Amino acid sequence: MGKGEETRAAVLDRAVDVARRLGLNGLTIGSLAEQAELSKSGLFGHFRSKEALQLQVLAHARTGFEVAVARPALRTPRGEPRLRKLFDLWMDWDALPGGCPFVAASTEFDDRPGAVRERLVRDQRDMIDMIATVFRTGVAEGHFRDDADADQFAQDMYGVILSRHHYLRLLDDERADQRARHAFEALLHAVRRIPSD
Amino acid sequence: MGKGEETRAAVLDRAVDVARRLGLNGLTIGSLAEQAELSKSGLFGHFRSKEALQLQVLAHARTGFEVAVARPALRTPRGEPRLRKLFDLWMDWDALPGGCPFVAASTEFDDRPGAVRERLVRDQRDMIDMIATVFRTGVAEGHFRDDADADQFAQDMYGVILSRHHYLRLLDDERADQRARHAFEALLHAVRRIPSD
DNA sequence: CCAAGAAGAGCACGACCGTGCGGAAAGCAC
DNA sequence: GTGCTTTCCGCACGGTCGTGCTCTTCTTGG
Repeated sequence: MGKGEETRAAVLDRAVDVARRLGLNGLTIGSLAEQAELSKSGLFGHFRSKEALQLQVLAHARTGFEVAVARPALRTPRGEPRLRKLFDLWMDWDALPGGCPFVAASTEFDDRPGAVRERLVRDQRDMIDMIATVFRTGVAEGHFRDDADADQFAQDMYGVILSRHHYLRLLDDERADQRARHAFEALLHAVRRIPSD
Repeated sequence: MGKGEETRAAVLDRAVDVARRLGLNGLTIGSLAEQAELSKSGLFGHFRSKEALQLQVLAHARTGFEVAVARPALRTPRGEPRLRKLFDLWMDWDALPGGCPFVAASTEFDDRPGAVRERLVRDQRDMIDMIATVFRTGVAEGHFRDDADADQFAQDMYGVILSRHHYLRLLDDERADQRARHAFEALLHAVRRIPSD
């Protein structure tokens, strides 16, 4: 890895941190340069426009998600264990300082057409589709009822994550975690093969 | 109502629209003045700072929520009917162009301390507490199990609203509504007095 | 209808934004 | 170690931001 790639990666690390807290618009070139201890133009040279920077921040964040959430989950046994692991890791990922950067970016760009929005839609769709896919393998394993709707489950589970995100970050409610886990258990209970208890 | 109040209200109407789409930061004085057909300084005179403008936008949006959601819901018979009405109206409110302005503002300000954030926390807490309160009257009416946790229900229901918000606005998924209603029915089913079926 | 006061326009300010250029300094291949 | 290439800085630009001043125009109470 040449010098260029090295500093670019370091800058992107900082940039994702900022994007978590302030979003992709709050991410300004001047302040980012300051944090990275580079001159504004020095930093700018690595990305040829602000939009390109935002796109690379998204790509970098996506890689982080894959490393911290997706891949470890997929290394867990198929079915319910994998789904649980996915949920747990996702919660951890969203509990990093600033929260999930995709959540912040989503509300920022849901009404701003352009390349950033398109990229964001793709990433979010992939992330959410992953829930549905993992759920379907759970059906195939016989853990979940085979008349259960995987897309319904994905939307429900993402709702649990999102409300916990808001409760935790805006309302500072320390019981948010516990309630989110309770809600997830209820979702699982509703789709289990042989509902007991 | 004097002339001042009149134009200020008109400006705030436009401002809430903008805040729905672009958030409270995307809301810029110059562009707002343009839309309101006022000079920048003419508009600025009504609010003595940008922060004051943002606070008044929040207050205006809250009034809108009360008129469109809270009050009509409270005019509906207590218990499950009222809770259903609350959910339906909330969904309509969030389906207005740009979506619920509080959702946009929440992710923007969850990491920006200050008066705006504090006001936002108060408003959001009130809105969500309303769910719990309506739910509790449903328990008192005998519609819901009296061992059901109202705060848990509130967080769950808000999650349904939030995930629908994302699916609808970012992902353009037209089945989001249907799934949200299905999820709400499932929530109701789980807390009903005598679980049947 | 007239005067006091409010509402709004015009203009300017310092700060920061994203962006570009030219030169210095560092990294790197041979 | 020399020479080319990449990396980075200094500086400047046009534009927009929030804010404040002064001055004109309108509204409104008596």
